[in-house]
Parts: sequence; structure tokens; C-alpha cells
Amino acid sequence: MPNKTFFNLPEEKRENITQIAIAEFASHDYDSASITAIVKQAKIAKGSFYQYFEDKKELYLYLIDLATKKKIAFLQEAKLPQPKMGFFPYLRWLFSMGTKFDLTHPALSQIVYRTIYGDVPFRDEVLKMTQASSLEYIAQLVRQGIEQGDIAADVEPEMVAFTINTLGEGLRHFIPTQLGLDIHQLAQKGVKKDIDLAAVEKIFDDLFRILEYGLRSKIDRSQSTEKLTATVKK
Amino acid sequence: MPNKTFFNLPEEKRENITQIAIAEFASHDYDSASITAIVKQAKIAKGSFYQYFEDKKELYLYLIDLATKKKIAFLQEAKLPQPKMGFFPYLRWLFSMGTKFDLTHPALSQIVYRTIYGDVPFRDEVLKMTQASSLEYIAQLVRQGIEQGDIAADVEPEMVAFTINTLGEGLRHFIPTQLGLDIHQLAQKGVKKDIDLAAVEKIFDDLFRILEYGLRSKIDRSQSTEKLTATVKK
DNA sequence: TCATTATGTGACTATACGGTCACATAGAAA
DNA sequence: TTTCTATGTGACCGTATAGTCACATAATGA
Repeated sequence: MPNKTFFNLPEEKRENITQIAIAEFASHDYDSASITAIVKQAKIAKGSFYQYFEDKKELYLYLIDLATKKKIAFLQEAKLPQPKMGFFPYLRWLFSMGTKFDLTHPALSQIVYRTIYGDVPFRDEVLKMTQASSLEYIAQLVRQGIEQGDIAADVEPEMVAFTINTLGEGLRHFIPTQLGLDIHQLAQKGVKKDIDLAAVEKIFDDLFRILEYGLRSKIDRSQSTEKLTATVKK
Repeated sequence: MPNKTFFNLPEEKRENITQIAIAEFASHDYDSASITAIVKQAKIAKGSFYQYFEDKKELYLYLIDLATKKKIAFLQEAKLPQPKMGFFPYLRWLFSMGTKFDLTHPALSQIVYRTIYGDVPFRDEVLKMTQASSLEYIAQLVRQGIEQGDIAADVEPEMVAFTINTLGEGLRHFIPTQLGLDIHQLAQKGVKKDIDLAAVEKIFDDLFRILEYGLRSKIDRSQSTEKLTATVKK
């Protein structure tokens, strides 16, 4: 955690430094992100920076923490749907909110994303803060879905959790691509034009058609293939 | 492409330099990979290196090219299965061979993987050499699968191609994890213990159960749910 | 033997990095 | 006014980087 000096700073100044740091760590991996570049852009002395943060690692962990908290706040702010709405609608809501967060906070999301695939020198430490928990959450959701009869009982919950988690991460690439947005420009310059939400929903329609057919329990499948098709295709 | 001086080198020396370079670019992203470190390990003078390669970028592109060619050779060497064997068995063969390649050439595969998620300064240039073509190949396969009646006609081919491609990439994380291997250690030290191939097949069983149910055309689905289950579970 | 060409070499340049520190400034308390 | 504490500053350190170049060595051919 940063020194209290950092939090004593006028909000505007602190926010400015934070935003510049986010942009730097979003567009470079840990080793390549430059403290020198940050202080130069933020127009503060190097010595000042090192009065706010112990070292580079502390700044980085602070940003990871910030991203995690912002995402949780984002999900809580959008009022959670009925908890008993069933596995697939709930999962779709999760995917949809995740996408909205990624599109409205592209830089933050990019920083977290980097910890999964990039070269953070202390990856394990960071993954505990992010990735592991989200995969475990989905796995638990899947087990619940099986108990409730939403998901076929003969699937391997870990495999399903992997499939869902992987596709969720993959959407972070796929959706911007389909919308004609460049994911790296996005992280640096933010969203310019309005997002075609209908196109995003169409992508979810298609993806959940595959997932539902692939995962739904056999009772449902044999009973209501037509109804399912009707529901999915609206 | 490297200078011809590089190819005039005694095979052993050239191979040594190549392997060291591969290890370096596998364990660091483009900016962090160090030419100085490579020449030090390979015990050649800096000046010699710059007689083989124009600059860092040329070495990097050479490695990407090498990885691509090795993977293609790997797929061709394992004699291609009957081309008309149907979409799912063929896809499973592709996944299986991809996994084998990743496990036997972890460093090369890591370098290519980096171009998708890392910060190569000339990403677009590189993606044309790798990612784009594999996604396009799968998309074409999907369209073919729809024509042949293996895949439901009402799915969006691009969406299916994304799903498959994303899961294929994701397996590169998932399989080593499930086998208790560390993906980054793997890239640096290679495979020590024998790989539990049965466990890998089990993962494919589970994944293809989801994919087949999710994608198979409705005619097949209603006709032969039992047979399909029997086939998949063996 | 000499000349020509291909290779090898490592000190060197210019630049960048993370991090430090002696000092300067400011505001508040006394 | 003086003292104390919090904050700001940028030259500087040690180390690393990609890339260069004047020179050395080796091999080939005449």
C-alpha cells in the first residue's frame, strides 16, 4: 500500500498520478513500464514519487488492487439479478457486465489481464489477488448449477469452469475485434464512438446457444429442444 | 531473415545460438529480452551477433518464422488423418497435436503465444504470420463442417471459430495446470517427467462432450443422443 | 607468398532504467 | 521569530540496454 503521504495529496493531483500510472502499466508489461516516464508525464520529481511509493512493485500491486476493487464495485452497483434466476441467465449477466466493465475501463482491465498472460516477476502473488478467485467462483457456480439441475450431471465441473472462464477471457479480445475496435488503442485512448450494444448481445446469443446446448442437463435437452431454440433465438 | 553468414556457421554453433535465443524470448517479452544476455550465454561477441542479424527485430521475426514452420512440419509429419473423417474427430486431432507440440516445444510455443497477448512493438506485422491464419483456417473448417452436416446450420461460423480457437489457446494454460506442470518453468526447462497422456485424453473427452453437444446439427442430436454419449465416453 | 574476402572481437557510445540523498521549501506550532 | 514536521526536488549512482566500429584473425585463391 502507498505511503499516507500519497493519500494526503490533493485529490486531483493523486488522481492524475494514478491515471498516468494506469496508462503506463496498461501499455507496457511490468519490466517495461517506466517510473521515469510516469513522473515525467505527471510533472512530479522522482523523489516525490518515491515518497508516495516504496518501489515499483508497490505501485503495481496498488493498481491491481484498485482494478479488483473497481470491478467488484461495478458489479455491486449494477443491482445483482435475482440470485435464483438459474445458471445460464446468471452467467450471461456476469459475462455481460464483465464486457461492459472491460469496455468502460479498458486500461484497468488490460493491467489485470496482463497478470494472466504477461511476465510479472511475482506472478503467483498477483494471481492470488485476481485470477484464482474468479476461476474458483465460476467452479462453485457450476457445481451449484449441476445441483439445481441446470447443468448435466455427467460433466466435469473443473472442465466446465475452465471452458467458461477461458471463453470469458477470450471475449475481451473477440468483442472489440467484432466491433471494429483495437484493443490496445482502447486501453490507451478509451472509447470514442458509442458501442453497438445490439452487436454485443448478438455475440452473447450465439455463444450461449453453444454453451447451453453443450452443458444443459439431458432432461431439459430431450424435453424442450424447441423451446430452448425459441428462447435463445428470441 | 538473418544474414547468410549465420547460415554458413557450423550447424552446432548456429543451433546453439538459436536455442539460447529461443529460451531468452520465451522467458521475457520483446522489450525485456536481452541481446547482451544471449551473446553472453552463447559465448560469442556482440559484433558477431550483429553480423548474423540486422537487429533485435530480425532475430525475433526469425524465431517466429521458425516456430510457425516447425509447427506445420510437426503436423505434416504426423500423417494427417483421413480428411473425410468428419468435423469433430478432425478437430480433436488438431487439438491433440497442438497440445503435443506445445508440450514438446514449450519455449517455441511460448514465443508465439506472447505475440497474441504480449507487447510486441510491431504486433500487427507478427499476427499476420501466426494468429490470423490459424483463426481463418478454423473458420473455413467450420463452414465446411456446416456444409457436411456435422455442425448445426443455425450457428454463426465466426462465433464458432472464435469459440474453438479461444479454447484451443486456453488449453495451453489448462492442460499443464491439470497435469501439475508450471507453464513458465516448462518453457525454460522443458519437460522432465513423462506426460500423463491418459489425463490429457480425459480432458479432451470432457471438452468435446461440451463442444459436440453444443455444435452438432439437430438431426444428429435428436437421432443419436445415446450413441453420441457412448462414443464420447468410450 | 601475397592479396582478397569472410568472420570474429570487445571496448565504446548514447541512452535509459530504478532508486537515493542532500538539500530546499512550506506551513504550523511555539 | 524560531523550531519542527511534512513535502518537494533533481542531480547523481550503479547498472543495464541496443547497436557501432576499428581492428584482429582465419581461410581461400592466385
